[in-house]
Amino acid sequence: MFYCIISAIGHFLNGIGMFAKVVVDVSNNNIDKLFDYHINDAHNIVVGMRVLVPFGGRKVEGYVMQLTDTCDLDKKLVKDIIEPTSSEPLITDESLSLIYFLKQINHLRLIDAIHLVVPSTVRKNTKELTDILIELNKNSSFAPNKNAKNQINLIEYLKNKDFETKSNLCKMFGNSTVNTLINKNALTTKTVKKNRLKHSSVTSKKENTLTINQQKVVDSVINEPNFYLLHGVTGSGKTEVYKNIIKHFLSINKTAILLVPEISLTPQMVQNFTSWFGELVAVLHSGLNDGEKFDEWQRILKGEAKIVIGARSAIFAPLKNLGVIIIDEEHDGSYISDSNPRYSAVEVAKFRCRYNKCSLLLGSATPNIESYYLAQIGEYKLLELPTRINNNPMPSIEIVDMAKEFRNGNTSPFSPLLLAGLQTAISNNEQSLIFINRRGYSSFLMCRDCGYVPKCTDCDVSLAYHKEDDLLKCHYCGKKFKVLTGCPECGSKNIKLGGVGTERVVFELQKIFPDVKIFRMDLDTTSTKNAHEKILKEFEQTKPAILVGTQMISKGHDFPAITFVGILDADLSLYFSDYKATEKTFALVTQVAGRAGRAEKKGNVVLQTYFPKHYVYNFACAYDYKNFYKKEINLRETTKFPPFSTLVRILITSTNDDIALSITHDLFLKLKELKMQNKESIVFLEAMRAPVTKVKGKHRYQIVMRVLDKNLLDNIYLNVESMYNNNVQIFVEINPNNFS
DNA sequence: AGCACGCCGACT
DNA sequence: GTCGGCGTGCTC
Repeated sequence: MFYCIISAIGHFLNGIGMFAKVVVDVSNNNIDKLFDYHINDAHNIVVGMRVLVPFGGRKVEGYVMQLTDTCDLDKKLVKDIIEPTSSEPLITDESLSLIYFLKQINHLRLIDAIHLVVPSTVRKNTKELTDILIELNKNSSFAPNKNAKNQINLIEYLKNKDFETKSNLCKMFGNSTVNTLINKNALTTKTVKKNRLKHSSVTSKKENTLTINQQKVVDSVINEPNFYLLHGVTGSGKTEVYKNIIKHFLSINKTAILLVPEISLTPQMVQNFTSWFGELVAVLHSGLNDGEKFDEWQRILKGEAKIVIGARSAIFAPLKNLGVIIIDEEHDGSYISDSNPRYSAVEVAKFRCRYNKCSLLLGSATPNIESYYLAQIGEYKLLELPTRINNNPMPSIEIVDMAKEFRNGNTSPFSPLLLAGLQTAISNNEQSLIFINRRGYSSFLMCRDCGYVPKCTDCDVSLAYHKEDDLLKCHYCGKKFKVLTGCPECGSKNIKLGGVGTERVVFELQKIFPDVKIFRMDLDTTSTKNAHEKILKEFEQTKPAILVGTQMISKGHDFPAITFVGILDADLSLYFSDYKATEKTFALVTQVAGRAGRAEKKGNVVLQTYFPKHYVYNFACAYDYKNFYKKEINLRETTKFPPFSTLVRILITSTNDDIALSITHDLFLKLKELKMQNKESIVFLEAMRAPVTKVKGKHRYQIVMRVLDKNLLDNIYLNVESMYNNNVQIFVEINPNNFS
C-alpha cells in the first residue's frame, strides 16, 4: 500500500522520435506549455537535454521533455531545433516525474519546476570556473569620502587580508562599493582559476555505542522502507541515530540526504559528519558561490559524494540509489519555500522516497501538529526517544508573570528571578544564554498591566496592528477594529506596541553586570562572513559569559558550559494571527530550554511571559508534548483548521492597485460561486488586503479559504488561472507558514 | 518575457 | 509623408 501511490502523472519516453516537446526557458504564464520542434538527425537529442530553439523571432534555450514520432501541429509550422546546448541530459527520469509532480502539487510553471531540479550553476553550463581576486592598488592615492563607510571598511579589511575574492567582497560590502572602488582604480583585479572546496578526510570515527532506544530507531528505519516520524527530546542523541542509519545505507552501497534548517548548518554540525564520512559528504547551502555549488553538484552526479547535507533546496540533490532521506527539526518553517517557486521540502522528500522505494525519517523534539497527526492515523510510523543521553535531567523551567512584575513597578525587561539565575551562573563561573524572540516586533498591541491582547471576534486569532491606517485587522477574515484606548479586561490605559531588541538587552545587562563579558548574536552581528563562528568561538572560551541572541542561538549549537537560560517575552509568537502560533511557541520554548545543562550539570531556565496561564506553558514546562498535542488537535478539529482542512491563501499582486483590487474582487466572486456549489466543503472564504500591503511597489491582496475536500483544489486553481493577466501576479499557497 | 505588428499623433 | 509612442497578441 505504501508504494501504490507512485505518481499518476508519469512521464513519457515514447521512444526515439522526429519531434521534441520543449519547455522554453522563459518564466511566464502565457508560455507555460510544451512547444513542438523538429529534430535534425545530426543532433543526438535525448529527453532532458538543454537545447537552443527559434522562438517568436528570437532564439531561446529550453528543455526537451518528450520525444514523439508525430505532432498535432501543421508540420509546416514546426521549426527545427538549432542545436543542443548540453552534451548530456540535465534532467533524469526521476527529476522529470518530480517536475510534473511539483507543477501539479504546488501549481508551478514547468520552467520554474525545472529551475528547482536543475540549479542555475548546472544550467549555465559553466565550463571554466574562475574567481576574480581583488587587491588594494598600492599606487593609488584614492582616499574615500568620510561618509563612505562601506568603502572605508572595505579598504581596512583588505589591509589586513591582502586579497579577497570579488564575490565575497560584494557580499560583505555591497556590489556598488566594490565596483566604485575598482572604477576609481583604488583596487586591482585579477582572474584566477577557482579554488576548489577542501574536503576533509576522515579524522576520527568515535564509535559511540548506541543506547537500546537509539538502536531500536536505527533498526526500524533500516529494516523497512517507510515514512517515519522520530519524536526525540532535545539531547536524546538524534544525530548519532542519523549517523548510524546513514552508515548502514552506505554499507549497502546506497546514498543519503540529510536536511537541516539553514541556521543549523554550522561548520561544527557539518564537521560532526565529515569526521565520520569524510569526502563522501557534499554540503549544499546558500553560502556557496556558483563555482562551489557546481563542484558539489558534480561530485554528487559522478557518485563521489554519497551523502548530501544541506538546507531546503538540497532535497533536489541528484543522488542515485537513494537509501534514506532524513529531515531534522522537521517542524521548522524553513522547509517550506514561501516565495517564487513555492514548495515544501517534506513533500518533495516524500515523492523521492516513494519513487526510490526508500525510507523517510522526520526527526523533531516538537513535531508539527500535522505530522504527529499523520503518525497517529498511521501515515507515518512513530518512533520515540523519550529520554536524554545518560539520563541527564531536562532543565527545570520557571515561569515569571511579567504583567505582575510590571504592576509591581518593575519596568525593566528582566525579572528578579532571571537576574538571580544569571548571578548564580556568574558566581559559579558558568555561561548563560538570553533568548529574545524578535519576530513580529511591534506588530501587535498588548495591555502592559494584564497581558490582554485584542483578538478577532469571529476567528479567535490575535489581531495585527496596521500602521498605515492605524487599525487592528484580522489576517484571517480581514475584519477591522479600532485601536484600543483602554483595556477591556482591566481598564488600564497602558496599552503599547510590544518588543525589546537584542541591542537594548545587552546594554541593560551590561549595566547590571559590568564585569561580565556579554556577546550578542543576531542578524545584525552575523551579516559578515564567519562572524557567526567568531562570536561562538570567543564565547566558548570565555567564562563567565552571557550570550544574547535571537532564533539563531536556539539551534545546532552545543554549549556544554551553559547552565542558565533566560527567555524574554516568550509569547511574542502567540500574538501572531496564525493558527500555528501556539505550536511554534511550544517548539521555541522546548528548543531554547534544551540549550541548558547538556553536560553533567543540570540546567535552569527562567521564562518570562505575559500569559503565565496559557496552556502552552504548562505543557512546555512539563516537556509534555503529547498532552499539548491532544489539546491542540482538538482545537484544530473543532475550528476546522489543518489537518482537518486545507488552508488556501491566494496572493494577488500588481503595481497597479486598482487592477489588483478588481482582479481580487472578480476572483473572489468566482470562488464564492464555487462555495455556493460546495457548501459543505468550503468552510471559510474571505478576501482582503494582505497584511503587508505593498512590497517593492506592488500592491498586495489576498483571498483566504479553508476547504475540507482536497479535490476542490484543482477547481480553485482553474479559477485562478482564468484570471491570469500580464498586469497581475497570482500565487497560491497551501497551509502557508505565515501571512505577510 | 520579448518581439512584431499596428494604429494614432507630431514633426523634419 | 514618416518617425515613434505603446497597446495587443503570439511564440512550435
